[in-house]
Amino acid sequence: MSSAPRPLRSDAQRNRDRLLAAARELFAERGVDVAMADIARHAGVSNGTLYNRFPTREDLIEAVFADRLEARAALVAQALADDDPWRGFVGYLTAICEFQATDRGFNEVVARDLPPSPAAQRLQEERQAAITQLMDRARQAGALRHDVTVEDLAFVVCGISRTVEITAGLAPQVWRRHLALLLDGFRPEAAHPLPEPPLPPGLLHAAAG
Amino acid sequence: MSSAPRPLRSDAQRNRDRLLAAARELFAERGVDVAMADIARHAGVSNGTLYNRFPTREDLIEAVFADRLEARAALVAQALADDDPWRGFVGYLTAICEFQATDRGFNEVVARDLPPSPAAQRLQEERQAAITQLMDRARQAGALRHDVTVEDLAFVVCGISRTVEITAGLAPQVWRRHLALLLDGFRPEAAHPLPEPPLPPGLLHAAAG
DNA sequence: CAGTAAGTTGACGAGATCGTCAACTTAGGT
DNA sequence: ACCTAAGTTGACGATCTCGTCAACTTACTG
Repeated sequence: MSSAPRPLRSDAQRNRDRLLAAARELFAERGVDVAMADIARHAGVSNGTLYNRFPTREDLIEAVFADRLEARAALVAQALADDDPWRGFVGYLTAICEFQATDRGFNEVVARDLPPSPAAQRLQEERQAAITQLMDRARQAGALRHDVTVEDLAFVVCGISRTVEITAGLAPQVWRRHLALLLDGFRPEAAHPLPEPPLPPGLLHAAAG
Repeated sequence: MSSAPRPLRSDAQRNRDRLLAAARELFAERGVDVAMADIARHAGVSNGTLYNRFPTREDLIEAVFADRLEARAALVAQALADDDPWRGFVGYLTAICEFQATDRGFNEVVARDLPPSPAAQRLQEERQAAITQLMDRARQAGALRHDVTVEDLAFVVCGISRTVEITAGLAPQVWRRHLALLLDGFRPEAAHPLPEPPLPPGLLHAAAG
């Protein structure tokens, strides 16, 4: 049933690694729209080899950010390990935003919110479940307002995304202020009725927490 | 001192109007990166005429959105006319966000935050002064937390900008929920110390409220 | 009604980026 | 040692968009 993924020849593997490293670097620095030729050149490899390993730009993007997306799962676990529910919640969101703030490509990827690969799909759902748990815990501790859902975390990701984009070169840390303001809006003391229902589950993908 | 702006020939004026109308429409629909040729075609005019009237894309963008930017000034006045300071404040921000939500091009323009034209510069400063007044009033009424500044409104514009961008096709009204959450963070009941100083004045242009 | 400056046209060249391909090279097994 | 399939190369054609220009047309003035 499963395809037999015969291992790459040693030089091919080396080139693949170089391409990934080059892409990671250029994506982080200049965003995911850099010219493919630049990536190949930066990897010390020809144009054709790049297309040979990664037929489309999306293949390359997916390969580059796979580990980053996995890392997010680890972050939730770490947040759940925190004694203080609110601190855990805030810590998780801060960590995610730090990813966005330090990697332009990653910021663009979560902002674009493309449908996830079937592989990432499951990981995604697991993470969402864990986040729900994280939020429930904070809610029960009286630290989180009752009318927000996991889907509302997309607003955090979206909002910080743009702020980082604009202020990255001028005031690289102000996004923390934006985040703090937004988080104060998640507290029960501030809760006023919300005008719209939350986003239906599954409408957003990468951006959803 | 002032250059003598001799009036355009009648047909030239007509073509100019058509170009502006076409650009307004296509910008709103597809964003400010539409092909110049598309705009010309949509206006029923040749490529050369377009470049004749508007040598650069920026010239065209500026001409198209000049009135929109003026309209924002009117909005502040309207907000100040409201008896309830908080309602006025919220109404103003909501109105601005509605601009962004209904016009993709406008949303992109405020998000790009290019340095304003010298003409818009003064208008900008006047508006900022009026907004400061609007915020002071709300603060004195005990409706707005004390540690936020005009510059913090950029977070509203930025945040909603991205949310609108992503959700426009799926849930065109959810940005109101995002805005409501963010605004609850502006209330004094929720106020917790902010981690970063506000943006220095003048760093951001269009996005700053 | 005619002359002229203002305006319009659409084809064109420059420049960028993409993805492909036929020829060439090399790793790794026998 | 040698053969073959896997891998690499870099030039190339296709596509797209921009901004220009020389030739043509037209509105307005006297």
